[in-house]
Amino acid sequence: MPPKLRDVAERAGVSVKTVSNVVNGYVHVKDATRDRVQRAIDELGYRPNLTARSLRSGRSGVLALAVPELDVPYFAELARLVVETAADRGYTVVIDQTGGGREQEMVVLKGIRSHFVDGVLFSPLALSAADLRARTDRAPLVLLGERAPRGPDDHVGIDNVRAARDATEHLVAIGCRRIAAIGAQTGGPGATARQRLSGYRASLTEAGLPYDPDLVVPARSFHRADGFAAMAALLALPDPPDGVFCFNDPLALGALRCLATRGIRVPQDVAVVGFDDAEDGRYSTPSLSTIAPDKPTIATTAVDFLLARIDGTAPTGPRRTTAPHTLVPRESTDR
Amino acid sequence: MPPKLRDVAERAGVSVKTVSNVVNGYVHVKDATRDRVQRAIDELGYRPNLTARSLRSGRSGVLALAVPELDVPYFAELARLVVETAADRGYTVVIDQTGGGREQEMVVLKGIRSHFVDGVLFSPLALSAADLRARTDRAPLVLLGERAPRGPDDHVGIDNVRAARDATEHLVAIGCRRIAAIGAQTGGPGATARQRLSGYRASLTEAGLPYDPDLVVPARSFHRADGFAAMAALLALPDPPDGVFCFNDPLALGALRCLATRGIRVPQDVAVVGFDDAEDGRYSTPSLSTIAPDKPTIATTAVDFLLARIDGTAPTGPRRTTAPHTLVPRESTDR
DNA sequence: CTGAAAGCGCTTACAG
DNA sequence: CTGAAAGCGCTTACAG
Repeated sequence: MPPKLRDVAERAGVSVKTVSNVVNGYVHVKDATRDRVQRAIDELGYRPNLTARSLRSGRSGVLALAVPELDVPYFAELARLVVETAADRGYTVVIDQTGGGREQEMVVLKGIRSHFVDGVLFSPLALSAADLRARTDRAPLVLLGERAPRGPDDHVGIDNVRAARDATEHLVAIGCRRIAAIGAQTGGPGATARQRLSGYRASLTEAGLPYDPDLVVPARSFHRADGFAAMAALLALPDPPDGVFCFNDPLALGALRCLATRGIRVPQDVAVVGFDDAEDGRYSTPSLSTIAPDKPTIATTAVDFLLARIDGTAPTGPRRTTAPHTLVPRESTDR
Repeated sequence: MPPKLRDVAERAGVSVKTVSNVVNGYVHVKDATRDRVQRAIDELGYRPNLTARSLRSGRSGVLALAVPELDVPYFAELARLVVETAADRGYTVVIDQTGGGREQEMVVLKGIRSHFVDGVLFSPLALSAADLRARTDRAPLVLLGERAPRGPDDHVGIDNVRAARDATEHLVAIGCRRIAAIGAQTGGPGATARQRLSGYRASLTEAGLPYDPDLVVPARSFHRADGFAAMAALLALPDPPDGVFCFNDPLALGALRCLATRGIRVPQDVAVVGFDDAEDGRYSTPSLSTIAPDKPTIATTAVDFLLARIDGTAPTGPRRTTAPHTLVPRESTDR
């Protein structure tokens, strides 16, 4: 049996309350008492039982982070940053992989684990605004990624429409005239993809370029294999594109690979822009131009929003932050 | 206040014990009683308080996975597989990032959170065998990755020496005669790097090739940037290599990028092999030959070892498994 | 098959 | 500044 508060109290000759005060850094303890208690703690190797503390105090010191997939670079980086930020604030993070499906995401929303965590950071892919509004679980929640219009929850994201315009405008600026988009998701929610698509269209309009539905290729998921397949479909067109905007970096890296296998030169024949600024794209050949969301800001803001909800120091209404993004031009559009 | 067992019991007109029996799927409950209880649960929206359950039962249903970094592809994939496997078995996973430093790893070893998790899956980078043996925390532990010779703990890994030989032999087989190694870590523990280095040397000896210390480049960490820098150093040699074995895929992708920027052809001028079979290497240009550890087997075995320890169904002594690996030849050695 | 009661290890008013 | 006691919401022998 590991030692408990009571054992420490007996050894130090004080009450459990005093030990508890020492353990929790309560200030009004005489130095002599504190020393005596601390010595007993050290001698016994006492460590507080976090479960009991949590049951009694109603706080676990654990946050949940729910993301679609850990091995999509963007989510892996986000997870790292969230875990680091939370650790700075004295919190542990439980990671939940939803797979991006609605069913799994509803499980998160219903708070199956909410008795156990103090709050939830959630990056949903398939949920609708109605799903979010219908939530009954009362654990504090902060949404990442998609913009939930008029949703009831705190939210941290970027301006996807603006970012997609920036990416497309960049292709226009270097002389592309037939610009394709890879990653559209029309059926279902997929707010992110929809916003990026609408930014793409806005940019075409602005540039006086026609919108050609043939150049918009949907993707089931956002992996390299999907980007490869989409690029292959575009190349099979009678009039293939001279520029491609991919809705994330893995799609773009898959597209690059497809172009390489066909012997098509990037950026001379086809220019490519991705989205997310994954480390991969900095070392690919050619290196990948991309939209870089400010991930540290996203992670820090989200964690701090959540902790403020948990502490009750947050304002009543939902808080929303749009983190900045930047276009990072690299070789894949260098012409 | 969320409803508790007692509220459900009152509503259903039974004792809390009976509700508990229903909630926990205990079989000897009359169907009529079960239905009545279930209805009360549904009406109240009752969900068990996991913290209380855990305090009472001594089980939390939570496993910890401690890895150096989530955004190293190998660990991200491993994390995904571990989380999936654990979920299958009814467990949640807390992820701990150690950064790979000894201090942080000692924190894991000391079990700061062990009151809170049922067991720990740990992939250490900096710990020595002595550190491991000195551990006093009694939470079940399964080690991943390094081989801890005669350690007291369960362990799941691959044969790093053999795998490194396979990689190097492959380079020999395609005609390389000056083969470099990137990723050596001489000072400190770094068992993995040491094993891969020793496999590399064994293979050279076997092939009758001289060992040239100039061709062995250390790497502080195992990221693309390190691979890039190491390759640059190799190219500055008076007699640069014609083949490179990198101790992981990010190192190899960094090396590829360096070669591309110098206009050196891969595999014609320099052939490159990596290690881990990250998805990145399947879509790089050229695609990356690599050693593919059987990651699903590693994750499944590790989780099952741990659960057996937790259940007490494991044998007394340490269990060790060496998961298979395969060499995957791709364009970077296709000549 | 079901009930009454103790207790997991803490924290927190309440006293003093 | 410190102590005695209640209670967080469960599970689990112990009875019946």
